[in-house]
Amino acid sequence: MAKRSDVLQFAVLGLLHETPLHGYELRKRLNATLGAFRAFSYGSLYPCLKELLAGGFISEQAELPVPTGKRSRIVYQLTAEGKEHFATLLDESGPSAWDDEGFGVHFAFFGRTDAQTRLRILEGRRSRLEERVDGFRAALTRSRERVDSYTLALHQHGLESVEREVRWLSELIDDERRLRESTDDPGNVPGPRTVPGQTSHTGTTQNTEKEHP
Amino acid sequence: MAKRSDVLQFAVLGLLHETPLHGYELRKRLNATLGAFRAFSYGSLYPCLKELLAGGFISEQAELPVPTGKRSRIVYQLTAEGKEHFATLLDESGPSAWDDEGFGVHFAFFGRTDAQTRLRILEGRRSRLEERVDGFRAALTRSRERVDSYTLALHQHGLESVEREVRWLSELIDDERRLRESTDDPGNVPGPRTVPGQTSHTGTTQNTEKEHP
DNA sequence: GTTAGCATGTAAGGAGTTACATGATTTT
DNA sequence: AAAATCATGTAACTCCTTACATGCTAAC
Repeated sequence: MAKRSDVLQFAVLGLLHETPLHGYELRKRLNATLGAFRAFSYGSLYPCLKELLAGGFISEQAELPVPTGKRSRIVYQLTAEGKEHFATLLDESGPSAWDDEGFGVHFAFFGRTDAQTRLRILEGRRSRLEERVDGFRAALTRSRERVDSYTLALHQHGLESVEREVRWLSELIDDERRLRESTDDPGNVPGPRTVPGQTSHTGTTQNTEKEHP
Repeated sequence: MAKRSDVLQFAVLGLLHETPLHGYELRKRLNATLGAFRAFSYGSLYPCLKELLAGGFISEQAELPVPTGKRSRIVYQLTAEGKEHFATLLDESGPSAWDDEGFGVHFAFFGRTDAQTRLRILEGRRSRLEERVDGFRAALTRSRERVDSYTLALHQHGLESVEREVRWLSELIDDERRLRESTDDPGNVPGPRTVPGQTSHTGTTQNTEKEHP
């Protein structure tokens, strides 16, 4: 019943779904997969693993044939309940999957997400961003002439950024719809060859990190 | 010596530099000016005001001619030390002005920032983002074929987003240089008519808010 | 008459980072 | 021999949000 983040828990379950991993490697993949919009440190990862362990979603297992010397690593893997829980999280298409963080993680695991859920998430995300666009536009017209040109530039920049993201989502949505029409079975995980949409995204992170700077 | 945020303190000082304001109005302007990349609640604003007060950077003054009924408001204004401190903060062009948050606030007050500092901040920000681009590209070529198409799309999207921002900054930098060449005096606050650059920006916030939802 | 906005605050707590502690091993 | 990387953790601390407490006015 612990609360720790959701995003982190979700991501960890998702990565462990592919293959068992130990903490250190997990963190690297975490920041590689979600790196674009989120970074985590050990200070949050290890406690999170403990909670997932306590919740029975993952199990630990000391790696016996220690590779070559090195500190003995603890490998984590999903339990049956863990898989179930992850599947449940994948099916979520509500507001939690539409906000900045939630959308990122959900999208990262779209490869394992049901086609209908994908569409719902993409549409939810888009309408959320459209609200944002409206807000921006209103603020822009309201402030006209009242703010200096730099502030104006910043606002315009922000507006265009969100507009781009809306366009990107629209392309993705179109792709999904086309995919649905051309497929007979009402689709689980078709694994499309190409996802053509290529435009702007949020990208607010502090990446490019060394291990211990 | 209190630490509270920097970003918030900076923004508050900047807004009070224009005109004295009370907390409620301050918060609205805060989220209008910086709204694109940051939002604050009263829970952080009021304590921040207290600290600035304790630090001697602002002074409070009960608004005597209470408008029409309503609760009596407390209007804050900059002290001499406050103005000095703000000027010092404006001159900062180090790493703290290059990261996502720092850059946002600094840019928002570019209208009052010295031309050379503006240039340094823009260039610092750009090179920081260029590092990010390199990291993204490296990660993309490394992972090729190893990740599914959705993850790939997400990463490409992120990469392009940062690339756009780099282009935007380059335009702004060119504008600043042109401005510097065409101006005789080695410039304080020329207040340019138009800042043409218009491309993508970060924009990671949860805006479009009602007061008490 | 009740919802929304104006107005100021506080307490509790969630989410995560930094810095530390520890130690082996590989690379420079 | 120093520095980086592998590897696991904890404690303290920062920063901010949510929810609460309070009460008034304007609009619907």
